[in-house]
Amino acid sequence: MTRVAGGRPGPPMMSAVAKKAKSVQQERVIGEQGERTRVKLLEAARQVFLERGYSAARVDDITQKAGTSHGAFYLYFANKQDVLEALAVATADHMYALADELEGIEVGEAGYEQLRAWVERFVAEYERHSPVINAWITAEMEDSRFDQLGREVLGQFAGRIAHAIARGVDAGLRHPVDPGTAAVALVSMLERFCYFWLVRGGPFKRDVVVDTIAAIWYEALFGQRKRA
Amino acid sequence: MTRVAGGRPGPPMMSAVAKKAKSVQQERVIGEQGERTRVKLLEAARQVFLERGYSAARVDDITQKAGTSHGAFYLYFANKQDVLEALAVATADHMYALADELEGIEVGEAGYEQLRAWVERFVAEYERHSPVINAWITAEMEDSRFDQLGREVLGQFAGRIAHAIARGVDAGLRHPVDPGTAAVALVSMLERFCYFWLVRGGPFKRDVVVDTIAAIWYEALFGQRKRA
Amino acid sequence: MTRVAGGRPGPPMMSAVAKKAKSVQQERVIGEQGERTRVKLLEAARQVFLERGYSAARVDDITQKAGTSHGAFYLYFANKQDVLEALAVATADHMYALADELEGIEVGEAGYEQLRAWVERFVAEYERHSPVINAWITAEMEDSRFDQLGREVLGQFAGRIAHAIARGVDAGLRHPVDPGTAAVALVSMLERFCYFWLVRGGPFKRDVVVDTIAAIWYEALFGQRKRA
Amino acid sequence: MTRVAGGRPGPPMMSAVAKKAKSVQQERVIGEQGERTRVKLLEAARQVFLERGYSAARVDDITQKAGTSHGAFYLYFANKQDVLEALAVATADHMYALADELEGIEVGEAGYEQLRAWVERFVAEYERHSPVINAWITAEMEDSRFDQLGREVLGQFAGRIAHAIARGVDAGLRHPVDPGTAAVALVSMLERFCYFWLVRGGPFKRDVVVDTIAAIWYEALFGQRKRA
DNA sequence: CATGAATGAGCTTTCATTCAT
DNA sequence: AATGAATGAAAGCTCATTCAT
Repeated sequence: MTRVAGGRPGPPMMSAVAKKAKSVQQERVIGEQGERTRVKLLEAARQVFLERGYSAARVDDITQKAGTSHGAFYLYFANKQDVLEALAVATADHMYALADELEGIEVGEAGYEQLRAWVERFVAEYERHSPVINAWITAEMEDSRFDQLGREVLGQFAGRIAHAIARGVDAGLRHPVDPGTAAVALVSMLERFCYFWLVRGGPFKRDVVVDTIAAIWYEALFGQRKRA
Repeated sequence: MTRVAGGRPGPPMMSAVAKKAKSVQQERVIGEQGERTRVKLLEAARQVFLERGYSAARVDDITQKAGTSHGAFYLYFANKQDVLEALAVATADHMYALADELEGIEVGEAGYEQLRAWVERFVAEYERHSPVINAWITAEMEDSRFDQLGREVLGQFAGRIAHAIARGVDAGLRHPVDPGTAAVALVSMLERFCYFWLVRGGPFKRDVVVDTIAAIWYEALFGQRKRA
Repeated sequence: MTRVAGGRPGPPMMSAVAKKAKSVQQERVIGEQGERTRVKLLEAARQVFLERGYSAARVDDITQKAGTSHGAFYLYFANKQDVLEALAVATADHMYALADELEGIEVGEAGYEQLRAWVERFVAEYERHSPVINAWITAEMEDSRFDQLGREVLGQFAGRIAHAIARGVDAGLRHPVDPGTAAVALVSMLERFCYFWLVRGGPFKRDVVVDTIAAIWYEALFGQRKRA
Repeated sequence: MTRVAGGRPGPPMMSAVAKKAKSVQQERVIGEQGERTRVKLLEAARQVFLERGYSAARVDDITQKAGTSHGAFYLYFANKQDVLEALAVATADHMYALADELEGIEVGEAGYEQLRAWVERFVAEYERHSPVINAWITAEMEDSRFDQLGREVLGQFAGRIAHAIARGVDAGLRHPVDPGTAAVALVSMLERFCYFWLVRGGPFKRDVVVDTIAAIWYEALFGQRKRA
């Protein structure tokens, strides 16, 4: 299962919006030192979004944490949204890769183990990217470009899962499950649980979490259910 | 199933925080006209939170929508957080009531129908309260008092569900499921799905949603599974 | 000769642009006290534009001179351009009135005296409005809405004058004069001379100025000249 | 009529102000490549002043148009005023030369043709130098050194013209004209007309313009008029 | 009770200028 | 000579909150 089949659907790396935002300060060429500063700022932004949330984050918090001057920020980003977009696009790419790995999970004990491993991977990724994901979700409400990106990612996940569900056994089922709907529900569960757990700090044990979620997913994917 | 068993756990109706916020402006006695204005402001706030999100909402947006003067706002609320708290507390009460109704759901086709009906109720409540819920979630990140309230509500839900799961059949199970964890996972799913669907506007049909979610819940509550 | 025939050509009092700029802070209703503050700000702006020039003028200079807070400015104007526009529109109206008075000047000694009186009036108006006129001219370069307004005013003047020239004797002329071109040239002269004199502070005596300019205008309007 | 009689009046080629500005960066010796870069920057500045006006022009615009690095600018100029001064001084020299050519224009048809030719030359020069002239006029308001230079140039022009007027016929005059005042008025007309026409883009035909202005000048210089 | 004017802190963004390489 | 990264001082603008009427 390579990343060939999936990957980011729409446009390439840098969105049109960010490009336009940049056009005020004309297109700068970034050298080596510049790149280092840019990365420092990105990391700082990630941190600050985690600590204060997206809307409460001030550009000053970011530059301070990055140890640069205030002005430096605007050398590399048009504004707060722009940093977030850079982070979000990178995160989205990880998510697409993750979604691709869902393909090919099968019924049976081996399938369960695959699923379990996948959930584990998701949790790990979520943990790394949670500041971005949450900033992103917050921003979705205020900025339509993030909304779009969010829909793309969700769609990508849901598509893969729905596919898996549809392939599931469909004889002697007990209750009706719609693949598309169930797919979004499962992703919702995963995302939100990780949020309550890893961001908000719920009292859960990693193993138990992974097993429980994998089990619920497994049932939804391959469990006995009524014909819709 | 009355509200006796459950209900708001900790402190009584009006939280300490709100009291304090109020005490800045010395305890005003609100007459009949005043009460009407207060309600107009609350409704307006709910609307504005829906349209612009909590952080982007300005006091001015609220008073404008309410048709009052800017100053009037501060006659009834200490600040934006204070309005949200008033709304959130009301919403929380509905949620507690909802959680109570979960008690007593049983295995079998009748149980499935009960569950289905409950999910339907949840969806309806979410629809009514989504502006508040989302504002609340946003605010949790920036204000610990909402964090606390959120934990209480989530705990209340999860407790009920965990209880139901624990009573479920526990012979011949296939995969391990931890009641406490599963409970939070299921609530997460419900909340988040409703968000993507009702707030963000996903393309789902109400019947299908309710059936699908009820089915997943049913499996998680009563499905065949291994001892944890 | 009343103002009926002339007056502002295009749209009424407040331009579409200013309206749009205002729409952020939603349409406020201004009471009596507000109106007073607004006027204080307008007067202060006029002063500051005179002292520092339009581009160098900061909003803070204006509020300081007006004795208000920084924020008050934005209660009444969207930005610096907006104040200038308010001033410019008022000035433009005076200019239209002035242009109207040009109509009906005739050949002969009486006509010369009319012309002389008119120039005197123009000088007086220029003196009163010079801060605005100069800010306006500066702004034309950076903002097309002022460019438009400027063209309207210039056109209005030039039209009246060209009309007068065209009616002038056209027999036995010495040199070719195109009415439209000459009109703009004469207005240019008047405007610019007043600038060098009243704004820059040239060493001229009022009587002499008025006589000299009136004489040049008179020659251009009614002087002997060749058929074009 | 050589440039001997006229030429720049006061101090020699490089003004005291520019010297001082330069002395911040210790007197650098500029080689051949350096000279080329300096010229590129000057040309670029001229362009940018034309396109955006003086106050809105940023150093970055200039270096970008010149194709140099941002830092290079400060190798050759102390700041924006400094570039403008370099351009303005060069322009002023052209203007002095132009003023010199006014000397010796006589009454009669031949004189008119001389005048016409001179106006044509003025227009051509204005066209070439308009970016500088306008930047200069803008800067006069904010920087007294340009004010001084401006007075010098205007004085030079006006002096020549006043001289010519004074020599004009002074018998049987119709209206009073003061030579000094008229001179400034005529220059004002010329400058401002060219501005409205060539910078702002008025709808005039070159031939007509030259004829009309020459005619008005001619009348003012040699026309019938009353003793002052 | 209600109003709307006034305030000023807080953030954002821009750009001239300096400096290390 | 040239480069482009970094800096920080201005401005600009917004909005929660207070106050006089």
